[in-house]
Amino acid sequence: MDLQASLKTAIQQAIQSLYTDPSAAPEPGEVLLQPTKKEFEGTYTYVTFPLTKPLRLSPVEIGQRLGNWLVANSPLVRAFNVVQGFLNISLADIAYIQSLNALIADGVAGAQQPDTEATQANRVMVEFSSPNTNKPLHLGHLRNIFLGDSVSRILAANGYTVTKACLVNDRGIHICKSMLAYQKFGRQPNGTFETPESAGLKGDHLIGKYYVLFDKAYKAEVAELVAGGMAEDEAAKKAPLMLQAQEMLLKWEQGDAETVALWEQLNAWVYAGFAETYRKTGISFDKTYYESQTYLLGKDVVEEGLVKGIFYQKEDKSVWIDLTAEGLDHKLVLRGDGTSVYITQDLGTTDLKFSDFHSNKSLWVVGNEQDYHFKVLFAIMKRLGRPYAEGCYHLSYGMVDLPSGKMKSREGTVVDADDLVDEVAAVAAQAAADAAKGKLDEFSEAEKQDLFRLIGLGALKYYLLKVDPQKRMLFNPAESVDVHGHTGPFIQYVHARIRSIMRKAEEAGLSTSVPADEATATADRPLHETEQEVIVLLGQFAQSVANAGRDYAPSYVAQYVYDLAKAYNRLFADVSILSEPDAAKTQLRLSLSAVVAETIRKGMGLLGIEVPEKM
RNA sequence: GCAUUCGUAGCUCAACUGGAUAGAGCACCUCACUACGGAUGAGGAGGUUUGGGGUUCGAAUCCCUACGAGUGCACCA
Repeated sequence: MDLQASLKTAIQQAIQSLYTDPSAAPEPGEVLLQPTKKEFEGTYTYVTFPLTKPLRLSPVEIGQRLGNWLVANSPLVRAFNVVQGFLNISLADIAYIQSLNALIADGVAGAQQPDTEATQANRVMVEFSSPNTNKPLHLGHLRNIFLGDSVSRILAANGYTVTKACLVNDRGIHICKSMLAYQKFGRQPNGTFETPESAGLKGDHLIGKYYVLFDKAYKAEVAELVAGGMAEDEAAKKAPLMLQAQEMLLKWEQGDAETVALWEQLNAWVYAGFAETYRKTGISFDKTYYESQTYLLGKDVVEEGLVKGIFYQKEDKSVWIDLTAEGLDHKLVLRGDGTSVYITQDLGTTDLKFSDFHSNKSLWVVGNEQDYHFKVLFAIMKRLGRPYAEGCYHLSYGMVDLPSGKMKSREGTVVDADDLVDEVAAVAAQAAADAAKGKLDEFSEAEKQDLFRLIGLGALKYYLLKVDPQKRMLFNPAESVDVHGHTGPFIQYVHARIRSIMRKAEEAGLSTSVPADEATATADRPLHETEQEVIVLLGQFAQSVANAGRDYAPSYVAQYVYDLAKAYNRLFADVSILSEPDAAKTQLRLSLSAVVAETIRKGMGLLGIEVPEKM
């Protein structure tokens, strides 16, 4: 049992001793502890105010009695003080040592090991990325992807079997636009059509180029029509390029061989481009759904809803659902001509996803502009009596803004994902040139490039993940690649620093993972304050991971790992490890350091960030 | 207009979900063991938590309200 849990049990027993009817006392799980504020003496604080009513005692009186009971009865508690309703508890060194030893015995810093049987029963699908195949990935996608990837890892660490899924938006009018532009403008002077090879572009960038070309040419057409006296909205509908794109969509839906062949060719290039971006950023998926294969689904769900009387039909045959009871509106679920709308597809794909993997939970990592859509989707699923409806969750996140304002693809202000990843690696290389001194001398050029990418990605991922997903965030290019302060590279650096000491210790024949001798916890050999602090933090890792899983919040883990790294750096400045004369202290600090390094590695791993041995 | 999310130091973000004198980083100013890895550590300055009410032992957090910002309110996806 970890330190906090043991202490809570002790406090609960103390509380029980104050009750005449012990069964009326709170459960150990209800005992809330908080870290003692710096300006007070103590490690943990228990707030006594809530007990004043049932016990009919003053907060101070309760604190005094609890404190006395704990000092008398719990070997964990060395001393206490009471300030108003706050009982500040000072732990005995033996408590820290036992806590550390428990972590060492666990193999590593206590993120719970998934129990296989439960894991099988806890299946969750996390859908993220969900790109369109008409343009390359950009900064907004990166926030989405890193979030989805990290949440997947965090859920896995909490005992879930996770399926990472991607739903590719590979069809529709916008895809036809880039296809049309390619057909019209893609022919080179030598008569052949442009390819990624001939253009020297990644496939997704090549297609993105044609999507932009379409938009330009289309706008020119609209302007011309308007100049000829047509109203703007009419011109937007009647521009030849738009009509041709619609015609192309119709052909695609009819399975026209030539159109389908073009579509397949262009999409194949885009997928190759995406694959490259995913590879560079360390992202993978277990399952990919293609909208071209799912967009017709959902009509039978609409039929089912009609039969059950959950949906209703208007005179024009369109199908609706009345969600006013849920505080939502009337929502169209099928057009009058029998064709699907966005939500029709999602009704179908949601069923499909659950039947494919028998998940009991499903997450959609999708931007907050679709909050309403998902409220409606989940409400419908509930009305339809889907048993999994309760397990549906929209992990909503805010937009990423630039210092210059919003990203607008039409205005060319989007930050391209590939460019960004290359750039952060370049900046990391520069930082290494400034700071790494001779540490990387024995690295080959390829190893260096890998390291710089690892650090650059560490900076970028950490920068995007440390912020609460719900909030829109500002992307400051200079800060995103910073290696100082509250950043990924700072944490990576602490890891490299510890590993360096570990190597030296091993060369000197010292072990780095033996439990500390409990006998060393004596009054004449007190633990240093920062040692206590680091041990307390280590004990909170598992809870932090659990909370992050509960709230789907990688930012908790990001904050935790930073706090740990920072506390360790303080320890490092305060005490000596290898040059400490007391061998028992050296041993304790080595073991402590090893657990810290491992916890940092694990924690960063949950963010999808690797940590280096040297940097 | 209706719905919804957000508003915390000059800037970017925290605050264990209602607890003490609201914490970090960046930027600015000091300082540090001849550096077990200085991509470091310590300190200073910086706040009426957008304004105003309310709930209670106690509010950045919950409720109401005003203001400001984002997003959604298509038979687009």
